[in-house]
Amino acid sequence: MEGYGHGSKKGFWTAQEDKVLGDYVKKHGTGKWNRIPKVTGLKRSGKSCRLRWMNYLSPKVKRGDFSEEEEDLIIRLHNLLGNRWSLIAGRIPGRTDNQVKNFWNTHLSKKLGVKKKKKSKVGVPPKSIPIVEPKGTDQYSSEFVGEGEKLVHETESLCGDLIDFASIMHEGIMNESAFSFVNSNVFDLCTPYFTEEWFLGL
DNA sequence: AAGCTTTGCAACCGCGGGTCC
DNA sequence: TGGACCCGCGGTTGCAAAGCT
Repeated sequence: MEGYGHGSKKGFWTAQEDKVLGDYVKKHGTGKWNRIPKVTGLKRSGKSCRLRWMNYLSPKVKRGDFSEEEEDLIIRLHNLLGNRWSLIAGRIPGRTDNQVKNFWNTHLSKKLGVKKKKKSKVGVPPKSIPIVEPKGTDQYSSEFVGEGEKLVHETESLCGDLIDFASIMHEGIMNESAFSFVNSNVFDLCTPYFTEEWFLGL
């Protein structure tokens, strides 16, 4: 199995090491992390280099405290997905799975009184998922039939700020536009009906 | 002021899955 | 087809800083 290897330095990264890694990625891009120690002479495993870049050095990474909106989103997503930090982080721009995991373990789990449990994968699945089928062939039709029709119309009538809900239901997958909900109540309403498969785009 | 405890977070570890040869 | 390599995930650890006595 892959490990950090013998002879690799461990512990906190120095500014010099960060610079070497940053220069390498600027020049060669990401990927092939195991080549980095060989090419640059860094006394770090490829795995450690990857982690350092992904969680800290990448310009995409947002530093600083989590906003209330981010916190709220994490709680909802965790309720739905469980400890699938990378999936949760993927829905929060600029945040890494490690950041989300740490934030949950140090702040939210205490705040919500959640006890740690082993191998939590998915939150409580919905008891039944309504069948929602588009009425016509138009991709962005807002007409639906089946058990889910009521849900769609109730949701639409209740929330004037629902964006692109029809296309989500039509495609049957959770995509970026699903988080265009301005009013978080919409998310509350919809969450029980989004399955794991939807999130994974299956 | 000093020592102890708690907290927060960066980094490590073990594992599984995907790809390539 | 299976072994080596690479990547990414989730759980855990270790350490510095902050808080408390």
